Amino acid sequence: MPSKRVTLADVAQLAGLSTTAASMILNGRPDTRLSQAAHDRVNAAAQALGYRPNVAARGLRTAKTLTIGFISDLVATTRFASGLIKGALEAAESAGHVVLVLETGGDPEREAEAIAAVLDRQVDGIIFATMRARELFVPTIPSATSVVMLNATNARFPRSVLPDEESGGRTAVDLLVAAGHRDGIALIGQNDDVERDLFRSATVARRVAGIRGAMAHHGLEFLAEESIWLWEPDEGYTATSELLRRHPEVTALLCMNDRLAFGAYQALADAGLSVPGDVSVVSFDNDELAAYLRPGLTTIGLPHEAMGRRAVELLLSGDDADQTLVPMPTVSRSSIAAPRGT
Amino acid sequence: MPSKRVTLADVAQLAGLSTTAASMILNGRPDTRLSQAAHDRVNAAAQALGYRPNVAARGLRTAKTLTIGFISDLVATTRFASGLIKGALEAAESAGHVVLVLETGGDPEREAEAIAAVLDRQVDGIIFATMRARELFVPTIPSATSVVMLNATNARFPRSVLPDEESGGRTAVDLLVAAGHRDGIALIGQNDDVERDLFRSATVARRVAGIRGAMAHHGLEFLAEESIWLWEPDEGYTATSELLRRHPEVTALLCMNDRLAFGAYQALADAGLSVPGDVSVVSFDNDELAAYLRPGLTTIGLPHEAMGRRAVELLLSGDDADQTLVPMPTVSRSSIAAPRGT
DNA sequence: GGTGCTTGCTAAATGGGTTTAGCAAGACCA
DNA sequence: TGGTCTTGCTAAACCCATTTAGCAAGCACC
Repeated sequence: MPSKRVTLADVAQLAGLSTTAASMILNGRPDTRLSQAAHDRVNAAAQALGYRPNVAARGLRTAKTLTIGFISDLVATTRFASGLIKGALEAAESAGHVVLVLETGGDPEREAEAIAAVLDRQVDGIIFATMRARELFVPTIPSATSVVMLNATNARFPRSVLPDEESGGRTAVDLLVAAGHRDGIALIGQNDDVERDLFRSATVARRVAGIRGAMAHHGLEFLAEESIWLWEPDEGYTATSELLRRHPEVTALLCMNDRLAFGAYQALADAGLSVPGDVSVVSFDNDELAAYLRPGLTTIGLPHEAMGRRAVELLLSGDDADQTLVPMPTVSRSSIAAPRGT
Repeated sequence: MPSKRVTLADVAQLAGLSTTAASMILNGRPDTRLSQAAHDRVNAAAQALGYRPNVAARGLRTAKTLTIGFISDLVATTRFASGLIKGALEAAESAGHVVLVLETGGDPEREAEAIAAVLDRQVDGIIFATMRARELFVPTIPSATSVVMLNATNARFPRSVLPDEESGGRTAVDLLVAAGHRDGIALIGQNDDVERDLFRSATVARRVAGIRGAMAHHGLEFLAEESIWLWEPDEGYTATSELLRRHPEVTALLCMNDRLAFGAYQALADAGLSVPGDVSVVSFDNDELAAYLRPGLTTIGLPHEAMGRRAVELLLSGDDADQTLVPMPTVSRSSIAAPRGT
């Protein structure tokens, strides 16, 4: 086992040339006047020794480390983040980069420390990912360092990648309307009269805007709107049960996320109603859950991986497109049908 | 904005000392004979300038980068990995380290490339995580680099962290037996007569061993064993429906994972049976799913985060405990009760 | 024979730190 | 007075690459 790493000096020595020559040849510098023979000898030597440059050493000189810092508030807690990371990892890999992943839990102190930690390691750029768009406290970052906000925004860093919630919202409504639903649609999870929340923030606001825009465009109004603070199955169950009591004529449920829809499924089953025969359901996120439900839940997916990929591409490309909106895919399963009696 | 980073030379200059002195003082070298005054001046200068050492530069000399490579076959595809990563991130953070996360998709070529990539960056150690224990192809790694296998094993690297599946398996059986179940227990997902699989591998084999050991210990036999190749809800649904037809006297279901249990719930509901009134259910993994089900599913959890943490601790501690088994937590919800008529 | 231009290559500086070897001044000792 | 220690500090080498500046040889040309 070769316990010592092969260095450029080793390559140069084997090729009978200086490290300068070896460096220039291996980096393919164009204007050099080194002979073809020199090129051949160096390449052969590098090949023979299995030479790989020490990135840290190179970075010291070039200030390029082929490394990206990915700082997020939550990694595993939500299913959201891992998709972002996966996408980022893929894009980074195809660009020959590598990703330093840090988690801060949203704590400003840990955030500051995380930024310092990646800066200490000379990363080429930083991606800040959050679960909810918010003004992230970001300590002074050398202006040379490029930054992309992922599923987040920040006044100082205009480059950001977000899901195209508005058209996602429109699509959900369009799906129901196309199936023939008009006056029997209920919204589960949102009621503008009641809610003014910061927590759900920018992206959810856009989702709602898309939904309302599409309803208005079709000249429709919701049969009912159930405000729900916490978008979890239990809450979806309760709200839907309540809704069914008050509005048995409902024909379709537009749920703000899949977990609410899961609760709605249970409430519908308890009420002896079938999906989609009696009631159609559509929701958002494309949680793992959505595929497990019977019948499969049609949902407007959050394009996590695509967003992660896009963020890295943006970071490395260096062009400064302000906001990138990534389209939300429609995942069609079997939870939408024409309303009864049509 | 200070566009240039503060270097050790800056600190030394401000303190009126050499970089040597500054370095020694900031690193708290014990045997040095520098005066108290010198210590004070350097510390004050470092503080005033907000000095942080360049890790890459330091690593060049010391071969320590405070960075760990985390190479896994799958990051986002399974819910498994993100817990491992989160745990690893936490433990790394408290040890002042940072984690380079790479994904290989299980492709040997990408694996080799990933290893090279982290080695190029002089990581202090590497954690290999896989979803299924297997012999991982690992190209020559400098013997100095320490390696820990996470949820995996490898002949060349004895240090590994695994869930304690065997006692987890025992616990699941004990839970049912303690509730009073004896002859009405069915196993969903596994049948030794039928299965000899490599894919599910070592850890699942241990889970099964624990289950069978506990059954034998209590002098019991399964009412039935449903072999299932793919542990997904649909398959669980089918197998359970089938089981109910053949063995209506079943009192408890021991499912190999939560997704199977989810399918079983649906089959039980379709058959008009209630959980846990008519049939008790227990399973493994503590999927996010398990909390959403009604009633909540009692399950033996996979201790992802603890495993990730343990792997990092092992890596950094340097002691060579062979295999670390991390206990699987019992997550008690409401799916187990005494059998009917007791 | 001197000047200038290529061609082919290398010495040395650089990046930011750590570490080894050793210097200078004062104290102690005989 | 000279030798040895101790104290307090620094010069310089080193880690591994990149990059700048420039050398030496060969050739052309007047």
